[in-house]
Order: sequence, then structure tokens, then C-alpha cells
Amino acid sequence: MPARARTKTLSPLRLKRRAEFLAVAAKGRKVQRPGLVLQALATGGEIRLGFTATRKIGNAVVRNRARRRLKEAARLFFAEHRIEGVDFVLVARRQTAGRRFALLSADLADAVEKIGPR
RNA sequence: CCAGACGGUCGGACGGCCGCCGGCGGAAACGCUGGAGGAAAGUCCGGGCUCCACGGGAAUACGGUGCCGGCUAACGGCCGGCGGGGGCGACCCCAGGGAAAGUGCCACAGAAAGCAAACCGCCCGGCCUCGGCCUCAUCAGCCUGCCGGGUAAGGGUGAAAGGGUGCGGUAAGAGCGCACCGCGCCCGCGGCAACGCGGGUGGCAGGGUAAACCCCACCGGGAGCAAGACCGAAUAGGGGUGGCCGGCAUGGGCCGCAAGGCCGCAUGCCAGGGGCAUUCCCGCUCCGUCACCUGGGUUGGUCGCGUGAGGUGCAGCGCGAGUUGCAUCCCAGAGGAAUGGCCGUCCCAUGCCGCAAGGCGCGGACAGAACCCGGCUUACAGACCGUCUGGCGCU
RNA sequence: UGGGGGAUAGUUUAGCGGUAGAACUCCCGGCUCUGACCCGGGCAGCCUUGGUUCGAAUCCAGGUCCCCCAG
Repeated sequence: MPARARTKTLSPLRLKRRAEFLAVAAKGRKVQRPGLVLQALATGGEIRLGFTATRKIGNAVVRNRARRRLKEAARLFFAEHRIEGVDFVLVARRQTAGRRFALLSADLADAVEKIGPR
């Protein structure tokens, strides 16, 4: 049986293992925006998301907040745009926690657009 | 009213829409319900819990603690007291046992840095050879010089110089004598004690440093929830049973005519290496190979995993830390890990514009549970409450 | 989570409780026609806050940061 049943089928699978993050970083594409860095790797399977916040951007509270805002932005964006077959990693930057949410969302849309032609 | 001391509480509020994690109900859709902190932090102490080692004793080593009494499951924590230091005061701070067990160190300066001595001095006595003063000259005297002795008041060095201040005393001095202060010892009283108070006595002995080694007293097994338990599929390593396993002596058995050889079969003795902090005594345990049998790690799942040294209220006892009784409540828990996003009104802080009303903008202290609990330490915008101190003013 | 170590000049590093040193760098001067080498001189430092001590880079405690090890 799966580790835990996804109650929401529309909430995408999460990347959890270090190896998965490393694979995306090593083999995928990368786009930088003021609010985030987006990494993408075509896999052909279901869409999967990973979130990264390093110690460089702040203490635990700041890192948590940055990651949650990225999650919210991603949730809203991918509800509108169905994309399959890609692993995305959203990396928080110093500005992520403080940037206005509308700008952060625009950063994400921009980044997906630019990285789009896989 | 101003300045301050101490203790405590809170640490944005309300609402709407869309979401996240857990629980309950449901076939599902979905509904209901719970969802970070005082420090969740640092990981500095103490425990619970779990596994391992668990044999006892003695000594040693190592680490920690260190005024007294109490609280506590325990503590290096807390409370109360004592002593010392600071502050006008409320109050604050203190690793605060032992320096007459021993060792070490005390740079530079200074005569001398720990055992008593004496550099410049002061004083006494002696020698007068040379020199100087005095004298007409000599002697005597004085200065200087040399020798012997007495001193530690003064000078100077230092963080520190063998009690301090004053009076007496003396050749000069000195606890040499006296008074007060300090210190040691003895006695009495108060206190459970640390200690305090009083009296007597000694004539000053015993410099500092133990956050230098050390001594004394007390405490201390190791590891940690990735501990650990259970469930489930394939390959190398574990467990049990049996056989074979080191040397020597004696006996025995077998082969051989014999010399001799083989067999640990029996008894006894001696062994090697590793582990149990070290040493010692006894003690325990493990070791290599073959055959057969049979259970378990890693990845995954379940449990551990929140009813607890628990929170709140009231009452009793206690100065207090706390403790006892009654009532009442169930209050996040999961995996790399959930509590977020947007909007509105208000509150707070702040920037700009404005005479003002107000407008525009930006931002809400420190910080995020990872087995749990008791402390400590550190971070923290601002607000509030209580007690107290000093000052000013009024009645 | 547990354990261990470290922080000294811009860099790499010495440093028995009393002096903070060395090398490279940098600056100035000299040598040279010029540069390098070389020679002489100079600037600059004990992570932070308290405490012990007459005196602390050194000893003790709290804090900050960094590194390493085990799982």
C-alpha cells in the first residue's frame, strides 16, 4: 500500500529524497527570478514538486515562511495550468519571504513560461 | 508628578474567502473537531523510558559538586538564612571548604618576595693612620673614613615588605608598655547549623595564589527514540546440536614378530589471546573447522507516541521554595515534517504631505514542536498589573 | 541526535600567567637606465562579554561563528 493515501488527487506528489533533488539539479534546467529559482527535469511521469530553503536565507521561521509561500504560489498556479511529466524544484531566495505575493506569483509564472520548452 | 528597585502577566484583536496536517463519522461527496512557544532555541545540568553490561570486594584513576538549613523524583536548580562587597535607599552581586599535609609560582622594580634579613638611614662603642673645621699650637671635640654592635621609626620599590592608629617610652628604636581596632586561642550565651553577641587571654605567631598541582567531604555503570519491540519477501554473515580441535605425564585400546606407529578413550597437570574503566584476588565469558536444523538486520509497515513528577480552580499547612486534599479538564503530534495565502475593520510603531481634520506608504519583538518532563542559559518591539525606595509638590 | 576540535596582522601560522613573535602581502626608501631579485625601515592582530589573579592571548564561565567524526 502507498505510504499514505493522497486525500487530494489534485495536490501533486512531493519530492522528498536527497537523491531526487540532486537529480533535478544535475540534469535539469534552471531559471532565476527575484523571488525564486526554478529547476525542472522532464521525467514523463506524473508532475512532482520539491521545495528547498537553505540556511543562507534565514533562520527556521524565515525558511518555513518562504517554503509555505512557494507552496501556496505553486498550488494556485498549477491548479490553473495542468502540466504533466515534469519534476519541478522551487528554491527559495532571500527575497522570497518578504516579496509581495502577487510579484512572487508572477515570478513563478514567468519562470515556468521560460523553462517551458523542455 | 519625577527617578528608580523587585515580582508577575500578555505578547496584536475580530471577521470573510481559498488552502494544509491529525482525529471522528461516512460507501463517497462531504461534515464536525483539534492544530506551536515562553523561550518550542542553545544543548549546559538533572531525571523518566529503552537496550546493553549487570559478580563481589578493596584500593586507585577519571569527571563533577563545594557556607548552613530546607524543597524536590533528582540536580550544578529553587527557597530561606549566614558571611563578604556595592548602593542615600528599595535592593543587587559573590565557584563562598582547606594556605599550621606537602610541592610550585610571585615577572619588572626593590637591600630583601617568605626565612627572615638590612640599601640609604638612625643610634652606641672603638680606632685614630691620612684629610677638613676649630686653635698661635697641642690635646679634646666635630665632620669624614674604618671596625664592631643595636635598631626598623623615616626614605625608596612594589599588587603585596613580618599587625594598624595614637600616646608613653628609649641612646636610637621596637607590642617594650598602654588605649582602641584587627587577629589567634579559651569560656559563656543565643541559634538545628553556617554564624552572631559578650567576657577573658595571648603580644602578633600563620604574606598571596587552590578558576596552579593538591588535600578533604559528597556524588557518578555505558549508550541513546535513528533507543527498542513486532510484522513481511530474495542473497552473503548469526544461534543450537553433534563430530573434529594445543602440549605433557600415566593408564588403556588398535596395528605390527619386533623396533615402533596410530587413536584425546580415561585421569591429572600446564597453557595462549581478547572482553568485563585500571590493578589485585577469586569469578564469568568468547575463540578454529565440518554436517544438520533454525531464527533475524538494511528498504517498507505497525507500535513506542502522549493520562503526564500534567493543566486549572478552591481550601488547609508553610515566611518561602513547595506540599496535601477536593473538584474539574484532555490540551498538536505525523512521514523530511502540517498551522499558510489574500482581503477588510481596528490597535501599535514609523516615514512623507498637510495649519488642521486627515491622506498616502511601509511594517508587527524574539522566534517554529520531532520521545517526554524538571531546571539553567541566551534572544525579545511593546503593553499592563502589584509591592517597595528616594526626591519634589499639595492637603 | 550524540561526540570532538578550533578562532592570534589582509593570508598561513608560533607563543611555560608578566615581551605578542615569524613568513608572505602592503607602504616608504635604497640598489638599477628600468623592472625583478636583494638591502633597510614601517603599518597592522589575540572572536565577544563577564569573572579569578597584583597582572589573562594563556585559567574559569556564558555567548557567537567555523570545522571534523558516528549513526
